[in-house]
Amino acid sequence: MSSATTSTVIARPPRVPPATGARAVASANAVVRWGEVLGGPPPSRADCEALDALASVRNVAAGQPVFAEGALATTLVVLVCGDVALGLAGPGGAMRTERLEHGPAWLDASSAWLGTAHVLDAIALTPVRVAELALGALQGLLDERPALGRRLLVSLAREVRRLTVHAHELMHKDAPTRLASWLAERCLAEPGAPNRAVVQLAERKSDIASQLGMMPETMSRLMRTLSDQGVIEVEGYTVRVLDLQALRRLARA
Amino acid sequence: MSSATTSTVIARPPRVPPATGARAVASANAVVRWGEVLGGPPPSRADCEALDALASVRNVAAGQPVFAEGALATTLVVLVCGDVALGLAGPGGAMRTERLEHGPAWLDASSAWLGTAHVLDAIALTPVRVAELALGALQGLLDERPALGRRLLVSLAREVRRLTVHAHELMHKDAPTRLASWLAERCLAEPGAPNRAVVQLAERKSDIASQLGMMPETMSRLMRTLSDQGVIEVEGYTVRVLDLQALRRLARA
DNA sequence: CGAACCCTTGATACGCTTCAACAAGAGTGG
DNA sequence: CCACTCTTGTTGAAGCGTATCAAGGGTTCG
Repeated sequence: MSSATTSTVIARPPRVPPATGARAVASANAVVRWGEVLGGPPPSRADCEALDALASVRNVAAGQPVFAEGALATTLVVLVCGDVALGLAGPGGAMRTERLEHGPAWLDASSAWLGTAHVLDAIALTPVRVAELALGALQGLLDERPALGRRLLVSLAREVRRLTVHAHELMHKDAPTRLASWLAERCLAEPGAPNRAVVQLAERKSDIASQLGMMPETMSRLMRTLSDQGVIEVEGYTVRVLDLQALRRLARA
Repeated sequence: MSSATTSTVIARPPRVPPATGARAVASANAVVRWGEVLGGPPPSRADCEALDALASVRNVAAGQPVFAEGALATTLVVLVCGDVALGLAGPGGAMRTERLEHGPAWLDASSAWLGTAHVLDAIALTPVRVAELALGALQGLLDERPALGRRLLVSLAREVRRLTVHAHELMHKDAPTRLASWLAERCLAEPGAPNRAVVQLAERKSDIASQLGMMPETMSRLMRTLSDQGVIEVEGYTVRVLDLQALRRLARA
């Protein structure tokens, strides 16, 4: 219903928070890191080579679509490197981000199995490298290598759990709770101080708000409230958690 | 965090709308109908027998939990017959239904693959028969029968798509739109009248509201609004759609 | 410098929940 | 059979939470 445009530029790509440094190195690396895509224990070298043989790799410029909602999915899509926003593009070219993937990760591992169209639009935020696995060839590979099929099952199971929790939070948690939960989820524990932590925001705050199902204004106010309460301290894209216990308590309710 | 109670009765099971008739027959049938669980084309007879050999079947009385949030999942859980509510049980024994399965269907096909706990509580609404597939044995079976693994992949892919759409609607659609979308989704087309349809509610309205992420009062008001507009006509658990086109329009926005 | 982008803050509107009361139907026991 | 209870659905009034609209400041980039 919205896949009319072919491959036009979606205006200039949005500004992105400063990279964490390690990512520039990753971008230079051309091979697909299947271990990180599949998750769990590192796959065997033979499996990786078999997948590499199947994968058809292409580059997408920043601001360009990787795939569009409504387009028939014939391949499993992997993001090799770069950042991609998944969501539904409105008529004005505006994108409401529902998920943001970066580094090696699945972009759509499910639509192809159903033989249906993609449910979301995917737009590159940075220059991006994408690998695609044709469904037919992949099925043949899975017959030879059952271990790979199991890895794929686990990947989808992870996705199901993520989405189940997400849907639950959207239904039954209010905006402050969702934000606290989101922050608590990506706290990096500090060795010396068990009640403190740091969260580096790798995306624009408005994108985070979009993923949490709230307006950027609302999120800004909630961040202000949290820092007024002394729970966090915000400085640009760095959030210092001053009272991790309190944050977890807010995330629970 | 909430799996303290062992297997206590959750008070009396809630009242359920009148069955559609065909279901009583289904309950008498003891075998697992794998075709309906897996979806798509009917699986081979050999596959079905292999699954039956693996399945450990048990009965659960109405009102009793099938599994609990927080309990380690070691098996894939299939609902053979009966109705089960999936959601999160509050401290007061009250259940906020997030999904309601009936007839042959998966209850949880993902948690076991992750080796983690169930994310939701499952409580039988009617007398229920459940089949469980131990993960270890199933993996052995999948090595022998790759076709089964593919069927499982497709099942999980279907679940991913369902949840993706659901999360999208919760984020970006308001309550009237979600209700219209829900109704339009389960319209049975009437042969003679292309713009009319009938929806038989198989669940309590409050359960439908819960699945749509709104309060029962809100849903009641919205149903009233729709019938005031002449879009639908409500009589108990029967909803007659008088203007299918209008309903679809309301569901889109 | 101006332009574009992003975040923030304030004022206001509105959707939905909450609380409370009531009607209708189903099951129960005298 | 009727009185009684329990459950569900409906309706009303009030309040909270979040979206919306509008404006301003900080930063980056051409």
